[in-house]
Amino acid sequence: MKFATWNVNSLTVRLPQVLDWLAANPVDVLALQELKLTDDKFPHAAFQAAGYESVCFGQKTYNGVALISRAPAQDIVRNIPGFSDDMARVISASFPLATSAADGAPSSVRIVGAYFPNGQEPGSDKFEYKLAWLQGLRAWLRTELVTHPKLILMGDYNITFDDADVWDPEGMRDQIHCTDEERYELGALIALGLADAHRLFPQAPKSYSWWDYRDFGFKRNRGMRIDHILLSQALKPLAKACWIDKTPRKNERPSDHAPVIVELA
DNA sequence: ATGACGCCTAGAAGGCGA
Repeated sequence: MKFATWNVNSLTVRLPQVLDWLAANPVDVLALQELKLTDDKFPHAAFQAAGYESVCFGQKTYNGVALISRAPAQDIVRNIPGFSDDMARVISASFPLATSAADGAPSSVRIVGAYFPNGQEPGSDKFEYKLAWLQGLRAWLRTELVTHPKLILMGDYNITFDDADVWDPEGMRDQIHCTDEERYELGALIALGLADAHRLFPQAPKSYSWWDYRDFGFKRNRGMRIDHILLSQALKPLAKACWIDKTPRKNERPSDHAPVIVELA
């Protein structure tokens, strides 16, 4: 089975590219971020015609997330229960897992698709909101992992793990996406028993998931790895591969992010 | 670097992203 995440930076603009990508990469679940459209504008029919179900949590202008899937989503939850938020950043649902349990009983996987706050600048109000949001996410996930031991948290985290995720570590030191406070929170998610799928496997050096539109960022590979797929303990043994697909970043009018894919046995 | 690009709401130019 394959699961993927992609910040599309406007689904209105990127829909043809998403459909093309799904045709070439038939994943079981694709989490989308930064739809930048309201629920009434979501192109359910276009995904249906391509053979995919879809559930969304939209918002005008900013944010907005969705789960595109072969099987229908079950037990859909929007945003973080227990954390009050005006923004549409999280959508969760359960999907059938092909790998059955030891007793042969049907099993499911819990998918949490998330668009983490950007934070703008350390010390700003938006940065404080980002830290509060991260704490809210962690408090909720702690119990969510008990209810759903087979869980994937994937999306645009807007946080790098360490210098290996940054094209210019010195220039980005203590800058947004690279501060100790953000990395502490990311580490705290790992401490819940989640594993970074990317680093379970050998990866090319300077593997990034985002490149600035400006100054030929992609061509010069001046990027950061800020889109992540985290696997719960119960799923980690099933992981077979994880990769970043840079192909759509080469399109005309691309998203600034590339999709990340994990394959499970 | 008050920059570079792209998308959004606007109905011009500014907010925001990362």
